[in-house]
Formats: sequence, structure tokens, C-alpha cells
Amino acid sequence: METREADRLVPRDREILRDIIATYILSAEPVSSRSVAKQGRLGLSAATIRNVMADLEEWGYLVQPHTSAGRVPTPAAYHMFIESMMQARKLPARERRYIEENLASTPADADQLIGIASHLLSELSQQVSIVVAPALGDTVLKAVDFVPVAERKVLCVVVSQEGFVDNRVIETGEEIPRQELTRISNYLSENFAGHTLREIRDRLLRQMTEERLQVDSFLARTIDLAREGLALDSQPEVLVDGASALLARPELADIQRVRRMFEAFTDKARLVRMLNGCIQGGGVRVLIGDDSDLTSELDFSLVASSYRVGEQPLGTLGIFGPSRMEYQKIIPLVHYLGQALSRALSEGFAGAPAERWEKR
Amino acid sequence: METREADRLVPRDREILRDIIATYILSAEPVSSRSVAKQGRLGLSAATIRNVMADLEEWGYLVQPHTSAGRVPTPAAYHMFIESMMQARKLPARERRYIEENLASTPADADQLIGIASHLLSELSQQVSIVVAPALGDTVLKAVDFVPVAERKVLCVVVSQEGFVDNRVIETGEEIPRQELTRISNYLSENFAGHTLREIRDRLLRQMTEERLQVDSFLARTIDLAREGLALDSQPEVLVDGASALLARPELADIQRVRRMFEAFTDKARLVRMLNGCIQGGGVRVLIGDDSDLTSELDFSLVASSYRVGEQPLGTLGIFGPSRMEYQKIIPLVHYLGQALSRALSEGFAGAPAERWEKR
DNA sequence: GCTTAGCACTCTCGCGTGGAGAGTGCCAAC
DNA sequence: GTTGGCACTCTCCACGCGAGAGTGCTAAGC
Repeated sequence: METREADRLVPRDREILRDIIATYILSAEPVSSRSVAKQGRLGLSAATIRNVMADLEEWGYLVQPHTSAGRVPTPAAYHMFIESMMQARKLPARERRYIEENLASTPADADQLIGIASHLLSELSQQVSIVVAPALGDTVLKAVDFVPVAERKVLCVVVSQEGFVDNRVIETGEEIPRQELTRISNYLSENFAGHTLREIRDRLLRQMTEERLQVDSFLARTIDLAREGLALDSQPEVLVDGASALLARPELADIQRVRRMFEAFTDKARLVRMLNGCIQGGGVRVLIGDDSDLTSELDFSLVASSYRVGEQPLGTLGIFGPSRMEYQKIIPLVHYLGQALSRALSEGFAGAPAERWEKR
Repeated sequence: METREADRLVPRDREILRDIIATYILSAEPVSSRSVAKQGRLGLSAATIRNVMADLEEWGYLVQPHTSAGRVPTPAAYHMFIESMMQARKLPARERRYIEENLASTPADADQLIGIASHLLSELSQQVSIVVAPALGDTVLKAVDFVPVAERKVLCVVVSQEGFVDNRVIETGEEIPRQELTRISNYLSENFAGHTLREIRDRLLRQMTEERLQVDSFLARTIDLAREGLALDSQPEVLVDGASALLARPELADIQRVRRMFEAFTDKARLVRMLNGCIQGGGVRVLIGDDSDLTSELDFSLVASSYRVGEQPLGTLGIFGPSRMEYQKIIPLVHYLGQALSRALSEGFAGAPAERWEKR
């Protein structure tokens, strides 16, 4: 019922709501009619603004913590603010430069790179950052290598085109001589580089069932090793950074809340579900309050985006913090860092050598 | 001046001090003379106990938060408690079994193993656990492998006898053909398996300077790659687990303290310094309050031990929490887990295949 | 000479009270 | 439609007070 009314928000109402939200984001305290009037942007008296505020409350954009307190924006208000009331500033040149410098500096592999990204995100936002590393299956193979490490154990090293390195120890039914391991890894690298691990695995499984009996022992071994070495079961890794900066914020003065927050961070699987669930398209997505169980439980918001190489989205990255957030800064930051990370992953580790590899 | 007096602690004084500490550890509240008398273990009246408590305070074992509050043990009291007043219980069979099962279960490599150890430690103690992974230089080489990943980039995979796997990307001045890489890794694995990376690096450096001009190009390349691949510069990894359980404790009702705690955890280098600084000998070491800057800053204690393979200590593990700690449980736990982890590292990944490798 | 009961003293903690301040809602006037 | 005025409500803080807990001291008892 309120929505119909809400659609009628006249420009002046919007201006007032905008001021209230902007003020609250900075002050963390309920905003009074008087303080809006005092800003003087609209030349209205406190009484008039009070009337508007009463309407805005009725329409679901504001709430009062108690009678005779100022008003606080609701999630609906934040949504409207983000969509049509704020001008998303460009990320300041200083911060862009800072990001570029850091991403370009040391990283030898992609895992370090996303670690740096996570740290940048929390440092520049003073909030908690969350970065989900790619699921192994989505990465594109560049090379495989097997190193014997014990009697029937082989270390399988998988290097992806994006620069991720994964290693896992697999048990082999029988002892496999070193030369054969080399042959197998050459075979796999040459034949499958350029495909995602998921594709490779599917193809191998199909081959196995189709040609079950005709395969020679070399191919059989290869398939066995590859099946184990490229298994996709593992949970994607999640990096959480910057929790201590959050503790300075007034909304976390209550220990119980802090505790629930940390418990949420411990449950990585839930984080991954939330992050990945909210990213389908390309841009930045914002979840506020009731939008998801995690954000509603803590009265937090999540600003998330994905990073990708080419068309393939690899993982997500985002910022998690109290709903009262400087969206004008945070959204461009997440957006920019998503792109910067995508760029760094595309440029830094893949490229020319991948083709060379296939030609060997 | 007090110490002389303290040496005179008669058995009854010790009994009373012991009761006070034990009570305080459980209750987290200042202990009154009356509550000690009520336990009735000594058949003394509260007044008598009061007299003793006044002495104990004078000698530096107790303090009062304010006049007319009960008394609280000082770090000196905890030290005495640990050294001669508590009977360290054996770790209950249930917990031993739990530890063994978990350590024996999944782990494919040593990094996972220490992750599990860290988790066990925090879970069983309900405190924060800290585990320092081995410095790379202290591990014993089992195999080296090089995988080309880009034009002049080679991924160097180092597998240690203990089961740790480390990989880093190194830039090579020139393109090195794949066969040569294989030769180099064979050469290194065959000649150096069984030595710590530090030894190997030193030996290579010596060789390089001694035979500077006589080395052929193969050896030169080998030395170059090994020098970079086995570089020891990296900070050891630190695992911190279980922070959220700590938040339930009454001593962390104050947010400021929580914040300082998290800031301390962020400064990994400082943690490493503290942990490693306190472990020289074999057993369990306990730092309380003023013993180190980190513990005194937070009024925390650290119970730490090392884990090792053979004689070589590899890393440290410990529990960090408010000084009021159930030392009777925590100390055996840390002790046992240090041994269990040492055992798991010795058995699980090294052993027979190491020798086989050298004979190739 | 050690132990203990008794007692006065001190300090914290919880609770109610009361006033100041902030903010609202409503009404009447413009 | 806007605004000044005013009564009302609610929070917050300071204050005081009494209860309770615990101590230190003293004097009496074993």
C-alpha cells in the first residue's frame, strides 16, 4: 500500500531524504528535522521538514529508534539512495594510482595477487573485505606437473593460465616411474592447455567410459592421475581482511554483535554462498539488510562485484560492513578494484607463453 | 625484599594461595577470604585466611582491585601455581583420541596438517591458537621441480621431507628449455635431498664463489635457479584460529581490549618474534603478563611449545588468552599436541621414500 | 602465640529520582 | 502550503541512597 504513495515522492521529498541519509552516513546518529533545516539547502523550516519526515516514515524510508529521537534510514532508503540519489564519484586519482602500484608490484602468482587485492580493499574502505578465490574448475589450464613424494604418493601441481597454482598430493594405486610421470604431464599439458579444468575433467571422464577397454595402460594411468589431480571438490578459498578497523565503528560497541560478526566470518561456506549468489551480471551489486540472511542478521550491507579473465567470471570480491556506509566511495572502489584485478590477472600471467606451450 | 619473605611461604600459605588461584580461574571474580574458608579444605576461619591473604598480597602474589574487594592472583602467583602447585592432569583419553583421529584423517600435505592442529588447539581450549609454520630454511629437501609458466618465468616447486610444499615463480634471465629444467631438478633432487634448504643454499653459494669460473653453463644455471627457488627470505606463515570463542569471556567485555587484541593478531611478525623467542628447549613454555610486551599489553598469557621432526625444531604452536587460564588443562593440551604434530609430521610424509629417492 | 569472633569502615553496585535536553506532533496563524 | 509556538515524550546523566560484600583491626579465647 505504501509503495503507491512512495512513487509520488516529489522532488522536494527526495532532496530531504537524500540529506537525511547523507547526514546519517557521516554521523551515525539519528537525524533531526532541525539539523536538516539548518543545512539550509532548501530554505525550509524545521516544522515543514518534520511533516515530510513523517510522510517518509509512513512510506517506509525512515524509522525512529524511539519517539522523540531523530530518524534513521531504512534499507529501502539506502536502495533508493544508491540507485537515484547519489552521484557515484569517480575513485580519486590517488587511490587509483595506489591500487595500480600495489597490484603491479611484487606478485609472483595469482594467489598473492588476490591477497593484495583483499588487503587494498579493506585498507581503502576501512571496512571488512571479502575475496573469494576462483573455484579450481573455472580456471584455465596452463600446465600440469607430477612430482613423486613418497612410495605411492605423487604431488600434482596445476598451474592455471591466470596464474593460480594449486597442488595436492594424490595416492596412486601402483608405483609410477618418474619418466612416465613426465610423459603424462607432457601429454596433459600439450593436449589440454587452454581449457578449463571442468571441461578437461568432463572430457576425460567421457573418454574413459567410451573407450573403456581399448585404452592402453599409459592412457589409463593418465586418466586416473588427471581425475584425481584435477578434482574440483575443494571449497574455494576465502580471504577476509580488515576486521580490526571495523571495531572502531560505533555500531560495533556491543560485544554480542562483534561476536556474531566473527562467527559469520568463520562460516566460509555461507560467505561464499552469499557472495556468489549475488553476482550474476557484470556490475556492482549491493545487498542491504533483509536482502540476505547474513546481512539482515547483523544489519550489515554487502557491496560486491566479480573479477574475470575474458568472459569467464572467476571469483567475487566485496566489502561487508554496517549498512551505514559511504556508498559513494565504496561502490566506485569495489567497481574499480574488480576491474583492476581482472586486468592484472589477464595481463600478468597469461598471454603469449600459453600459445607457445601448445605448439611444443 | 619480598622474595626473602616469599621463600618462607609455609605449606599452609601455599595451600591457601593455591585455592585462591584455582577459584579465580574458574570464576573470573575476585576471591574473598570467606569463600576460601567455606571450601573448608583447611578448617580455618575467614579471619585467619584474611591474615594470610594480607601477607600474600604484601609478598606480591595477590592484588585487590579496590579496597573491600576480594583478591586476584598476580603473574607471580600464576608462575608459582604452574611450577609447583598444580598437578598437571594427563590429557583425557577422549581428547587424545580426538586429536589422533583428526591428525590422521585427511591431510594430504603438511600445510593442511598444521591447519588442523591449529584448529584442534583452539577448539579444545576455547582460546585463540597460534601456529607458526616452519621457516622454509629449516625444512629438509625431498624434491625440487621446475615448471615453465611464461616466457621467462619458471614455477619452482619445493617439496620437503616433512611434507611441506612451497612454490614460487622465479624470473629467469634467459629462456630455459624444458628438458634442461628437468635435468636441473633431477640434479638438485639427487644431490641435495636430505639436507635442509639452508645448508643447500650455503653450499651452493660457496660452490659458486669457489669455482666461479670453472663451472659449465649447466651448473651455472642450476645454481642460479636454486638460489632463487630456495631463497629463505619469506616470513613464516602464521595461523590464528578461534578468536570468536574468546569473545565470550568476561575479560573481553571491553571493546577496546578486543580491538587491541585483533591488532596484535594482525602483526604477524611480532607474533612470530614472541613465539619463537620463548621456545628454546623442548618442553612447554609459559609467558604471563609482563614476561613479554604482547602479553603485558593485554594482560594475556601464552602457553607455547615447539614441534619438530627428529632433533630439528620446525615451528611453534601455542595458546594465547587471558592470564586467567585453566593451566592444568591447557599445558597438557599444548604439550600433547606438540608431540602429536611432531609425530604426524615424522610418520606421515617422510620415511622410506626419502632414501629411495637418493639412490636413483 | 596462633586463631577467631566481632565490629567498624570502605567501596561497589543497583536503583530510583529528577532535571536538562533533544526531538517530535499538533495546532493555529499567516 | 508553510511556519512559529507549545505541550508532550523519551533519553541521558548526575546524584544520592541503601544494601551487600569484603576488608582490617582489636580483643578475647585456646
